[in-house]
Amino acid sequence: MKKSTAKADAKTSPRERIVSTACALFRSHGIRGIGVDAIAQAADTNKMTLYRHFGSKDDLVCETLKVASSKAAALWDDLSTRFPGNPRAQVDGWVSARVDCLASEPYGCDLANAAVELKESDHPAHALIESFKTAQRQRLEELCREAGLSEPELLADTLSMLLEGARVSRIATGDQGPAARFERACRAAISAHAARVEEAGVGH
Amino acid sequence: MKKSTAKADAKTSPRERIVSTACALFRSHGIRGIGVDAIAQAADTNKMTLYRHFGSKDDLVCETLKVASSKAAALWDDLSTRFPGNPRAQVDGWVSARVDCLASEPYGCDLANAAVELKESDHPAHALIESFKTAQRQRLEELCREAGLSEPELLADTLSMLLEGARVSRIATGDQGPAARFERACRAAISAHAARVEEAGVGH
DNA sequence: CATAGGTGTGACCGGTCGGTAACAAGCATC
DNA sequence: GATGCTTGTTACCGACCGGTCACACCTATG
Repeated sequence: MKKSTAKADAKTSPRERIVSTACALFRSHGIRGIGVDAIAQAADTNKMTLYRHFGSKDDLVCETLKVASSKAAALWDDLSTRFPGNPRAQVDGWVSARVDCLASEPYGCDLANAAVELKESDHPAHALIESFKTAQRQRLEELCREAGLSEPELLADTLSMLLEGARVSRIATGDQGPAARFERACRAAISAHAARVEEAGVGH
Repeated sequence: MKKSTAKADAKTSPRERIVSTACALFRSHGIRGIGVDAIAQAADTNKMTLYRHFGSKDDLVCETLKVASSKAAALWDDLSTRFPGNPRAQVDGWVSARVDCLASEPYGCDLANAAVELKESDHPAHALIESFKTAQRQRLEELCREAGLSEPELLADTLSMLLEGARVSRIATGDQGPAARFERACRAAISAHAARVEEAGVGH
């Protein structure tokens, strides 16, 4: 009678429900802004079950960040299957994919938001966040290098900063702020690094 | 005897002490991570005095954000006095100033951090943050235009995103992450917009 | 000396937080 | 039917939160 908030009906385990619910609530209320009891109730279960699966709230936070990380990994797989053996197309596809994310996800990056929100420097989430962000940047740099773009480290860092900046700009000033020109800024940066290759006689 | 934590001795008023202490503690612990009582004690006063000057914690938050805004305004004044009538030098000076800020302030932008942390969309701080960020971007765009750089809106947004991205990257991955190449990325973007002007036969 | 305004003190309020204990209920397997 | 595992329920704990109260204090001005 009081059971389903359209979540418990499915055969999803309590654990899965807790994680996905926590993801959503951390996003909308902030990690510090929502309590474990509210998460458990929203996931159609209770606090005791939550604590049987996750030793602490911090553990649950880390789990949700791992989920967010794995979703980002799926994006890379999608790129390499859609443009196999064409790294330059993958770079362009990365921009397009990020534009789409930006439009559909106004809340910024879960990992970056957690980094801002969790000030305790020894929080286990920080290690997760750092390794994730570093890996993303590394992968982007390799892609730029494979695509024959000049100064792949600089270009990867530029694109990384543009993306990160676009996401926090969306939070602060909405989609009519600097984020509105994210795509143009990325394309311009990429073409600049492509042009320099041609000038050096390497490319095309 | 127990009075000074090296703060109350000076003739600064309790109000000033509260604001400056709150700025520091919000930065190090997060707005949600520090209580009004702890702020009052760290400012060598008490909670009652705090509430006599600020009606609520939210009011105090807004006040600290206004202080942060005014510090940013001082940076613009400094630029225009150091390079009067030379907008292009001011653009370059903006980059240098931001590089310095980035190196000395590892905690990111107070305003942006507050925007991430405060999820209640009706929080009075959000209006402050939006108007501040919009004004910063606007001023940068005007400067780029005066400097004769092409597509000043795109360049201003690019620089804004690079700055914002560099600041959150510093939080997530330290000063060896993408933020390490913030200056090079900015200079490259600026010179690209300068080059296009020359190509069009306008400049120099 | 009297007054008044800003300040300090400590207790208090209701609420929420993360986390735990004890016990009942469901459910599959043997 | 008995076993054991996962779940649900309720109450509880100590701590902290934002915010208020009543009252004492200090100091400057009249």
